[in-house]
Amino acid sequence: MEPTEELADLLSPPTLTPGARRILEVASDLFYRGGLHAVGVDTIAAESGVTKRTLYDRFGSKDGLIRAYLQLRHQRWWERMQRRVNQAPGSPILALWDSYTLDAEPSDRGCAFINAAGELPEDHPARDVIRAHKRAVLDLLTELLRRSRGPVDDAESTARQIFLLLEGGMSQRGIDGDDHMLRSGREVVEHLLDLTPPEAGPGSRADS
Amino acid sequence: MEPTEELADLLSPPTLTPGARRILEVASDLFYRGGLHAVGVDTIAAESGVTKRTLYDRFGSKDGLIRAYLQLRHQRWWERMQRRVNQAPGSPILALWDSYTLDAEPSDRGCAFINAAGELPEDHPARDVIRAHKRAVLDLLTELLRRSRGPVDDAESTARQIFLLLEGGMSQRGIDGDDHMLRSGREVVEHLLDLTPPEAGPGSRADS
DNA sequence: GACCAAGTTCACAGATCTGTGAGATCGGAG
DNA sequence: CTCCGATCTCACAGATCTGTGAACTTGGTC
Repeated sequence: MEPTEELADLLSPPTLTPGARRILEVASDLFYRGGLHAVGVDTIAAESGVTKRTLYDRFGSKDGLIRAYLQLRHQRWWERMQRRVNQAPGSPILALWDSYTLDAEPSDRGCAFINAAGELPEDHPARDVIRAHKRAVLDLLTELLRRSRGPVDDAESTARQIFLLLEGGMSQRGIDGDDHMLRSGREVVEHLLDLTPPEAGPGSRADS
Repeated sequence: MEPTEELADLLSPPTLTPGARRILEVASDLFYRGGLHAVGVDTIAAESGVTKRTLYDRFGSKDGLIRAYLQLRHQRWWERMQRRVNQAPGSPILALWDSYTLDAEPSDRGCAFINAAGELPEDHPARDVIRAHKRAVLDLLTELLRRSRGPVDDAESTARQIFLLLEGGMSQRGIDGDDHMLRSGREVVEHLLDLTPPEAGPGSRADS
């Protein structure tokens, strides 16, 4: 369930001083709403009642802060999503899906990771956080599918399909500012999960 | 086939002076590769062998240039894609899909419109270009589906599904820097087009 | 009381950003 | 010849950007 190795990477920096926490909190909000390049460190420092000096003492650079921002963002969302998936009365896949719509901010700018990827150069230190995040989601989807059906199946292929629908929906949410495409995607997934039933269906899907 | 009203919007500014053309050409390259905020007007002007004065005389502001950049980007891609779709020996849907992989730059930063949406505020003058572009793609998909099967069908729903897969694949390409997720999506679409055949059983599909 | 990490103060460096003002140049069209 | 659109020159305004240097304060801990 836990992405074993990668999560160490994705955790926010070890111990976070009170000031650093405030900075990160504010940065997280401003970066998400305004974009990475559009928000300056002066604004972040001022808004979090902290001097720029402290910001640089804690995070080293703006790029370091950006990295921490995405780590925090992942951590927060991942925990909430896990809770939903584990407590889901119905399909855990749909619970995961719904986490995207239920845990969204009112100021909806779509997926923070997609947006960040669009702004950051290829060699930016936060790129691996972005990739690890997406990877974790895809892996979890695969795992959930494997668990909910026969062990030998096209779980990976189906996981990729659902993943793509999800990413498409999120990217479109960032463009439209609303959910309607994401909702469309949910219907597809419902349909998909019906068409490929647990294993109760007609005979065992040993398949070719 | 043509998005009637919107295309007037999406066309690049009426007559483009030689200087303006060079500016737009350079800006298109730099914006796509470097991002919108990360590239300054000084760089664009210098790189296109033109003074900043000319840039502002032609495009009014950086935001105006950004808008023109996306318009050009749409125009270019749209024409190439249309050609592929019309000349496709097999499924026009797959031809559309392949346009995303075949007409990609070597420096692959994913979808210019998704990236732009992630960087621009809600009220930016280029936002409607982004939305119109995505809208045009979705509409074309719907139209192609309607044409290739019985007139009364779930063409809209299927179009949305393919659209989401496409957007997911493109957004992922911007993150991974490669095509493999987009290719995965293509397989899904192939499968999808088989499962929902023209209106007869197996056979009447010319197929790719 | 000494030590230490966290944070403050504040000035400053040096670059880069978007955008403008006013006048000169140059080629083509009437 | 004259007018005009396109472009160039070039200085400059004013803001904003990331990042740093050096010394001071404060609260807790051994």
